[in-house]
Formats: sequence, C-alpha cells, structure tokens
Amino acid sequence: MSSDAPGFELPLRLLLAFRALIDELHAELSRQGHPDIRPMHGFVMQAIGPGGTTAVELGRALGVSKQAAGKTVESLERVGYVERATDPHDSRRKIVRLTPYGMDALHRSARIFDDLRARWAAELGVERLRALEADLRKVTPANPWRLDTPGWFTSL
Amino acid sequence: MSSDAPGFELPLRLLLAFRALIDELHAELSRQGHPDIRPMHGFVMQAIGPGGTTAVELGRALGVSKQAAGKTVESLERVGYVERATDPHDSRRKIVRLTPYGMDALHRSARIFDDLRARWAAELGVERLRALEADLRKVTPANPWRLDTPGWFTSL
DNA sequence: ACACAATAGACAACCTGATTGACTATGTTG
DNA sequence: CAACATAGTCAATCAGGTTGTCTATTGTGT
Repeated sequence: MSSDAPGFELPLRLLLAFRALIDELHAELSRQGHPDIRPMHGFVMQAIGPGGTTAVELGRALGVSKQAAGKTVESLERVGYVERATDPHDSRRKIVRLTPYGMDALHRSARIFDDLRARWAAELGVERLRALEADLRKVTPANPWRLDTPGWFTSL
Repeated sequence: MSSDAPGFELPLRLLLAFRALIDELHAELSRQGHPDIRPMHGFVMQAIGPGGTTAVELGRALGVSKQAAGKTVESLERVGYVERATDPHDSRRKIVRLTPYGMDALHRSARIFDDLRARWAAELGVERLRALEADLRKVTPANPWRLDTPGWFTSL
C-alpha cells in the first residue's frame, strides 16, 4: 500500500505519547499530595535510588556536571524530597538520600505509571500493548539508564 | 500472566525511542552537510513552514513568548537557515522565511525520517510497525502541533 | 478625519539551569 | 609522608527563557 505514514510522524507520536504519560502522571501526583514535583524530579529521584548517592555519582548518572547535580539536589532538598548527610566512612562525601516524602512520591509514581499502563491496555488491548513494548525494546538500547536528557533537546 | 512490564518502562522506552530517532537523524544530517543543526531547529523550521511566518505567530505555534521566538529566529539566521524581510503589506511585520539551505535541511530531514522508518519496518516487520503507529495515534491527541516542548521537561 | 486601541517587533533587566575553572578538605597510594 | 585523586563548594559565565517597556505601524469607531 502507498498509504504508509510519513517518517516524521513516528518521532512526533513517540514524543507526544511520552508527554501524555508524563503529564497525566503529574496531574495525578498533584492530586495525591505532590503538587510541586516536576518531570525532572522523578528522573533524578529514580537515579538517586533507595540507597542514596552523592553529587558526583548523580552527575555521572545524569550526564551533567557535579555542580549541576549539586544544584539540582539543593532544589530537591528545598522542597523536601531529599536530605543530605556526611558519609561516616568518608567525610568528603555527602550522601543524598530520599526522605519519606520523596519515597512516597516515588512509590506513588510507580503506582500511577502502572495504572496508566492499565488504561493503555484497556484502550489498545493487552496483546497490542505488549507488542508495542516489545517493539520499543527492540529499537532502543538495552541499558536504559544514563538519560542525559537535561538540555539535550533545547540547546541551540 | 504476572510477567507484565512495570508501568514506568513505557514512558522510558518512548523517550528512548524518540531520542534514538532524533540522534540518528542528526548524525545523518551532519554527514549530509548540516553539521550545525540542532534537534530544536527542525521543529522550529517545521513550524515556520514553506510560506514563512512572523515572530509572534511562531511564538504562538511553539508556545513561547514572541521575544523567545525572536531570539530563536536570530540564531537560525546566524547559521543561515532562515532570513527576514519586512512585509510589504504591513511594515510592522517581518516575515521569517526558510533559505534554500533551510529548505534543504527540511527536505533531507523528511527523507531521512522515511529511511529510518524503513529501517524500523525491516526490523519489526511492516505490520508491527503499522500497528505501533496506529496504537500511538490512539493514545495521543489528534492535532499533533503546538509542541510547547521548550523547557517543559527541565524546568524545576 | 482623527483619536484611540491593538499589534509587531526591539531592547533591557532578570531568572534558572547549565557550564568551566579554581579552591579546600579529605582519602589513597607509592 | 609526599604525591596524587576525589568530593564538594564558590564564583563567573553562558544560553534560553520570562516580563515589562517602548516605538512604529495598522485597524476601528465615532
């Protein structure tokens, strides 16, 4: 058939679908007591993880400088999602840990993402959704992490 | 089955797939004589369109202020993708038009996106790819445009 | 016709999130 | 223990965005 979609539709739809999920996530998080959380926060908190990190590690994980990571941590600290404490084993390091409030945000995010996925499953059918996920896995790198998203798109 | 993917994988894969396409596009554009083009440029030039536009309209289309749109146009102008001329019918307006070099970039982008889609078709199978596109259409808003992407993700 | 409102664009000041460079304090190692 | 490496902070700078203000032009209502 010659009715194939133009190539540019694919990236557009992928981005829009991503945005749709993220926007719905944050609308719901806002309803559930996290009105100040921003899209970036989720990624950063995910990168921090349950065990905590340091600014340098976080910067590496996120693909930004340690200074930028430090500033991000500061802003997360201001809204109460993380806290810092000096490492007893190495007094140079300051461990960044999620607060209970941060943990709550992360748990709720996971839950909401599951719900959103369920909505897609209802809309598309479970098999189609699984196929979609499988196909996306095929065309994306195996190791998801190291999203150096910040500024990647916008920088002119 | 309980082997369903966790919900957070979906947005992650969507973003990674988007990035993969955009990165490959720009790698190829660089090879084809457009080394300075940045991801944002393509969206902006697409928004400018073959007929040209003004800073105000562009700002509206992109969801940013007219000043921001003006600055973006300046930077596009510096690298030779657009040019400005005063509207003969309204001497307040300055029409922003794509230069031949800008047109070339846009045409090549369209071609490269088609090629990338063909690669996905080869990898996933034509039917699967069509299903993927159809599913993405179902879960994204009908009218694609008005990507107010700039700063949407990063703003803390 | 003319006063007044609306629009397009430019300029300035400021904000945020990133960068690099320099510096201090602490660990690690030959 | 001297030399080097690492963690974090401070300071200056940059880029891209914002709002506010201003001028020049166009559109409109009486």
